[in-house]
Amino acid sequence: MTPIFKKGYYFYVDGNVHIKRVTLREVAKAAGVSINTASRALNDKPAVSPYTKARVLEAAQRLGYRPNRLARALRYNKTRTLGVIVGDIANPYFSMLVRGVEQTAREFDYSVILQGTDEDLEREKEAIEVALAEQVDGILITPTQRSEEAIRTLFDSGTPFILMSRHFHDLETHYVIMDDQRGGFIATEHLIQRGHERIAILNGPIHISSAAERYAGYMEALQQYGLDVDDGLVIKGCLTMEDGYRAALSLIDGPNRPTAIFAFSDFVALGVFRAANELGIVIPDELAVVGFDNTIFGLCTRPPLSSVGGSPEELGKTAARFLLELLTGKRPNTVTRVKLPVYLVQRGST
Amino acid sequence: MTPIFKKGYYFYVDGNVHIKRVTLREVAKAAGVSINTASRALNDKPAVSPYTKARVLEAAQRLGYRPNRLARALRYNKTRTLGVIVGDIANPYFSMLVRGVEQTAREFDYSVILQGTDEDLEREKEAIEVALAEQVDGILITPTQRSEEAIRTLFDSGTPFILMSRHFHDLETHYVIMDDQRGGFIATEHLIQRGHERIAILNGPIHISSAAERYAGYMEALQQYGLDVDDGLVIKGCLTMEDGYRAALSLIDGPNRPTAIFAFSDFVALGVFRAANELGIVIPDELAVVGFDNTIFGLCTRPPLSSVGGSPEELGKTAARFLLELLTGKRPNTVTRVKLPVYLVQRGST
DNA sequence: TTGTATGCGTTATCAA
DNA sequence: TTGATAACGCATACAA
Repeated sequence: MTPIFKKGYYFYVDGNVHIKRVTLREVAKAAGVSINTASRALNDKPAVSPYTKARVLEAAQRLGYRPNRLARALRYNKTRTLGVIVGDIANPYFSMLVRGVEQTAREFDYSVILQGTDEDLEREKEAIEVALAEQVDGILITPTQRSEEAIRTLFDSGTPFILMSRHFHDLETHYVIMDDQRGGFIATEHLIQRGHERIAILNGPIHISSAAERYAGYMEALQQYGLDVDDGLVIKGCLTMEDGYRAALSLIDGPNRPTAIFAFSDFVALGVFRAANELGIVIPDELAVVGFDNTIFGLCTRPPLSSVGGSPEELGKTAARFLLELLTGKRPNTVTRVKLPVYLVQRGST
Repeated sequence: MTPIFKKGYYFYVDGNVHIKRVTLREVAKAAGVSINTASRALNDKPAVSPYTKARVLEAAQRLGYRPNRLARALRYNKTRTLGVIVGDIANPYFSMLVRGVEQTAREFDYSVILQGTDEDLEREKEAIEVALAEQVDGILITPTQRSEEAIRTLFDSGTPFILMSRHFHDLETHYVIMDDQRGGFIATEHLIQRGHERIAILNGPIHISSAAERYAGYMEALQQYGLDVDDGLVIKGCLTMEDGYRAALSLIDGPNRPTAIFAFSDFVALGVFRAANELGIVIPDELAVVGFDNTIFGLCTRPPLSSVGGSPEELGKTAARFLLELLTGKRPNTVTRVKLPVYLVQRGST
């Protein structure tokens, strides 16, 4: 072992930063008591005299003692940490979701380890492995759904988890999702009632349950109102603004232009606005647009964006609360399947 | 100790979920070797026969062994975890920043513990305490700057940290920021060159360095071009779209309306667009707008938003990389102060 | 009321 | 090549 030397701010050992931290042992020594007396004093346990307690607390304060959550976690076999795995951290939908999760976790005094998958199966598997290796107490995940494999691994690990926003039909797991089919239906119905007959859907990747179900709702509405289905108006795989932009460009330039677009998300809808702006298409006169998620971004387009709501932040909070209740035994351990209601918010874009 | 019982999916002990995890000891027993032979085999250490190694690996595979990062962290006094503390997780600027951080951390095989402060000092202090208690190896933070107190505590802890996007004048810390003064200058200069003389600034809270410096740049440009300063055109405290919306409403309705607005961020600028839309103000004819950060959201407004760039994702990546290099001794431990260049992207809004 | 001893899962030292 | 043992920081059963 090479000797410890100081170099600028930090201590380095073998070229690695070494942080000197105050331990319980040092506090105990400083207060002149045993290590466990110190432990009891700091944790408000009974059987410690006021005088001793005061001395310990003073010493802890003076030395800047901070309990090591790691050691505690190892002792309790509990980390008070949640693994959170989402598709894309920078996507407004997910960042609002994460915000809700983090807020609720904090209320329960839990930490959040965040990972993004970019909707890639390998990344998803890695993220799950990392979360499990970190010994998280529970996992909240929006599965890529490219395969059930990753989630089966997660299931087999025995670590409690809840799916967010998406679910599997043939896998019995906890989940919190939106009522996507209903959402697809009311968005499409609204467009039909506004007089549209050529309604395109810029859908997400169809292996994702929310996309599949919104598509089902879309089809349901078309059928119910006796409209023909045109496969040329069904676009799949849109997740980002860029995706929406490209898809809208090709639709508008295409042979049979739609008069209305139902977008997978407000984010995708923003891409539609961008395309319409560039091509000089007037919304809603020449093209009506409905988004999904009712995010605040829909308020700043011109005209403002009609959207199917549903607050992602609320979904995150709900999922986190359910998971934490599950972890603390406050929630009966039957399968929790929650479908949050959706509603249509009409604004200028339709 | 009440007995362990199964209830639905998980094991519960004393009403708490108990996850059964495979330990090294069990792998060793299954392979018929000692615990440290197993450890050496799994970690590709020398001095272990091929035959033994194969047996251990097989056992680990079969039992589904996953190394416990916690125990390893305790042993090494290193968690391979970064604490990331930002103002608002759902703010597009921060979510892109976090995306960059997470990506770089992953490349270094580090995890990220994310916390938001909502720009509140108490929350910031708590977040720092939590990160330190989690024994993170380093911290990336956008300080609220409501006081130096929190950062001083962080400094005293000895845990390496880098400020992102903001910095203190009288605190010598590592930081990675944008060239905010230059950004403020070129945004204002651009508006002046477009013929504007009544230029409002919807600035962030002035205790935040980026806001203070953009303001300095704004003033510098006004002075350089011989324009008068009107305090009524200087609005402070705008961070969200909602803030931008309200400020823009009051400015437009006010006694001496500006002909141009320089917004603290694209996010704030979106609020300006919302206000303009509602009031029927035509951008850029009646009101020119420049944002900051050059996010993709500026592409979907009508007209598209001119903005001062600077990629937040790149800033996050840079800060994370510097911190990780610092932690691994790959970077000399002198104070790292980085000012990322900015440039103006002109679009339809000016 | 206080202290001693043990274990959580892992890795490192050292002896066999 | 392998194994017994100690240590990381903390909490607790148990003894004093």
